Amino acid sequence: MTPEIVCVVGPTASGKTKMGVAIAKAFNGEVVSVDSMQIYRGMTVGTAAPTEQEMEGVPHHMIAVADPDENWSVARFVEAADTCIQDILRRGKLPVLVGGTGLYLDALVRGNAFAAGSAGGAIREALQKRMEREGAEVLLDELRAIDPAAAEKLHLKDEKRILRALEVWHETGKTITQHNLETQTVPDKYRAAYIGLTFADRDDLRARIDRRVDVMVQQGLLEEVRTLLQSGIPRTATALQAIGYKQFLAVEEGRATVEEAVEEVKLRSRQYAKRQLTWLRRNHKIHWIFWGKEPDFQKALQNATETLTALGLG
RNA sequence: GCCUCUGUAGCUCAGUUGGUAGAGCAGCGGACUGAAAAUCCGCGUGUCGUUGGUUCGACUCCGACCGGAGGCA
Repeated sequence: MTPEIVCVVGPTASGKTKMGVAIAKAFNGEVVSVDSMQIYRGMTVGTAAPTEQEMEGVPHHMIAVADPDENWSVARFVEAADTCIQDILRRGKLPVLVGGTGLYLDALVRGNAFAAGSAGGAIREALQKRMEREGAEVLLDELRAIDPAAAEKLHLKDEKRILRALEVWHETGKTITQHNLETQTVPDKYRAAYIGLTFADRDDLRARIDRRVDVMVQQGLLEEVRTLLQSGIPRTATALQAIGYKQFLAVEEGRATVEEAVEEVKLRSRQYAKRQLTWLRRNHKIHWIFWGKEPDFQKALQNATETLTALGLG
């Protein structure tokens, strides 16, 4: 079965953008960015979103499509991104999903339907207040009464998920366990081929991340944060939780020096990359390409191209 | 040169009257179904500077040496 879409995955700073463009060019495709932060406008530098030049004329979707004060979510992203995929397919081209947000990508490929409820919703707000007043234990006990399986899996400190589990119950009358079971049994929406990029030696990835953060600062990450703040977005906006933005917000507020922020951004990026790898590791469909100390892009592209051709693409 | 302080995990440090050591951060592993660049969980990885000695037994006490900080000259 020939894949309908290609996914280029890997930790941050592993070269996904460049590979995605090259694959799109080789297979008559268009790029769909699958990144929870590149969707926001005015965050090009800090999210390493592809520039006009890096796109090399290949159409890109899902980049800078939201205002930074909009607080998107998985569900909203999947809805919008899937529309793009459908449109690309309809035009007879190959969707090339490029991104580091594992949950978003999986949800997109699987065609996940998310249960109702969202941040800012009345039920969530109410639960959040109760969490603050009554504590997590009360809510976890409550969850245990209606959905013991979910309560069993959640740690007392995982307040976010306790809230969500209760929210799903109150919104839909179904337990989150039941909802998850139902979505798990649905077959994937798309046949996907996966190309994974990473470094054979984690230290090399780290060096690459460090270098990239330095470049971001040179390119004006601090100015980008200032512009965002001047546009009047709330400091609690989801967009400002992005690595880089959060730390340079602290600089703006006088809580940290630029040097401290740079180190923190490098650290958080490194830890983020590790979490991305953990997420990706369980996907055994990924065809991994390992960079050496000096990445050989042509060789990697050839590897990817051959792999995709063997699967029937092209 | 002399005196004082100091040397314990990758880093900062704790270590009780001698019984081969533990915190935070880093790191590593994991989870993840409407905040996911978020959130949460688990794991100590060590010739206790070196070398002699005292002792049944030394990270703990004593000596010497090496490294670091400060003081007096």
